[in-house]
Amino acid sequence: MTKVDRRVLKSQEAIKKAILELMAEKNFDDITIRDISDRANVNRGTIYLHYADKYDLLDKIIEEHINNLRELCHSASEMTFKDGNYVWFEYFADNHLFFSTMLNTKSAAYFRSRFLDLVVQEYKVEVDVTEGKNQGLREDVILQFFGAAVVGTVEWWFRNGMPVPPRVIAEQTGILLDRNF
Amino acid sequence: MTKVDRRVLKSQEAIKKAILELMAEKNFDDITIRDISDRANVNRGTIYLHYADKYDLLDKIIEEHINNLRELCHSASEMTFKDGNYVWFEYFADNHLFFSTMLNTKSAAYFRSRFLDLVVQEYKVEVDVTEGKNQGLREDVILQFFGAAVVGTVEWWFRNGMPVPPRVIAEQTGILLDRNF
DNA sequence: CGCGATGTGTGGAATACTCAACAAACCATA
DNA sequence: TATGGTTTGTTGAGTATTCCACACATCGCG
Repeated sequence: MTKVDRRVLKSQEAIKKAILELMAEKNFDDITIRDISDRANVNRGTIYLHYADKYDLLDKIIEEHINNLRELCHSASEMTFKDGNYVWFEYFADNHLFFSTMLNTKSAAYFRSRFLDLVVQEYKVEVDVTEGKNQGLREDVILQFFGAAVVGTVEWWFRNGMPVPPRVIAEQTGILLDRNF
Repeated sequence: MTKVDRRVLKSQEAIKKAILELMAEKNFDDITIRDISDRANVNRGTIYLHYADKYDLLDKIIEEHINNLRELCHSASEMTFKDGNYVWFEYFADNHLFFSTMLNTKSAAYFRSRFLDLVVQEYKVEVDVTEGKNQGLREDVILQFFGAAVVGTVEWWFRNGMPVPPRVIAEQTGILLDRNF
């Protein structure tokens, strides 16, 4: 983890913020590189210094958030669902520009599936079908079921402008998960 | 007016914003160059590329705003006081970070006097003591009187968090000035 | 007094960014 | 089909910024 030059951090931050803002305003296909560089107040060439094209740019942004979420998951692995969820929803709220545009724009199905994959993957260690309340059920069914539930809830939360504070929604989804795992 | 490199604009903007924010938080004497560079997210050395020290930095900021105000004055020279004031108060509102910290912090007496000088100077062409309602009065008295009135009103406006929209305060001070010049 | 800790101003080498220009691809319209 | 306008991705030279290091000043404290 070698130190990254402050200039690249600032440039990349500006560029990422710019494309997310633009995606909230118009269709991804209609966004040009110049749009992004103008919004980010950066030379057009600077974007190509860091990203191959706008698709690569979006990919990298998604990748970064998925990784951060996974990281949060693991650092909170010994928490209850309630507290673990809280960490996630706080992250959602901190990065609401990303998540709300990603989950509102219909062209972002790719992120939705990446997100679902992550949830399923991280829940896998939690579910036990050999004993307890889920004995006899299929693991993959349970995972898809509650994975979709969580992702859908997050979607709803952003589509409606985060009508409930993170603390509350984390608690309630935590209760529902604890009850079933 | 040759094109200025986008990088210097961004750096200077960040630096100026940083020092004003810090002045709103603590005493000017307690602000270090590192404080400013941290807040502005620029290297400490970058500040020295543009300014000799923090005093020079503040001077340059003041100078810039005084010049902008003077410019606004002249481009609006044929307006009534009401409309001319509106242009000013809009500029105040756009740059409220600067003006409110400059007029609130007690250490900024220097700006206040620069500001007053500007007002007096710009009003000089408006006042006429050879005829009309001000016949027989001393020009310098009138100028100081209404100069102080305007500056004081602006101070009050910022000290109270701009309780009135620019349009309104511009109108009312405009009426008071029109009545007396 | 001595002495860390902190702030200041300057220097040089590395490098990220800017700017302007270019050819190629694309796309709408005549 | 031709054509003008726009976007794209790349290049090269110039420059602003970064980063690190240094010497020096200041200051509170034992």
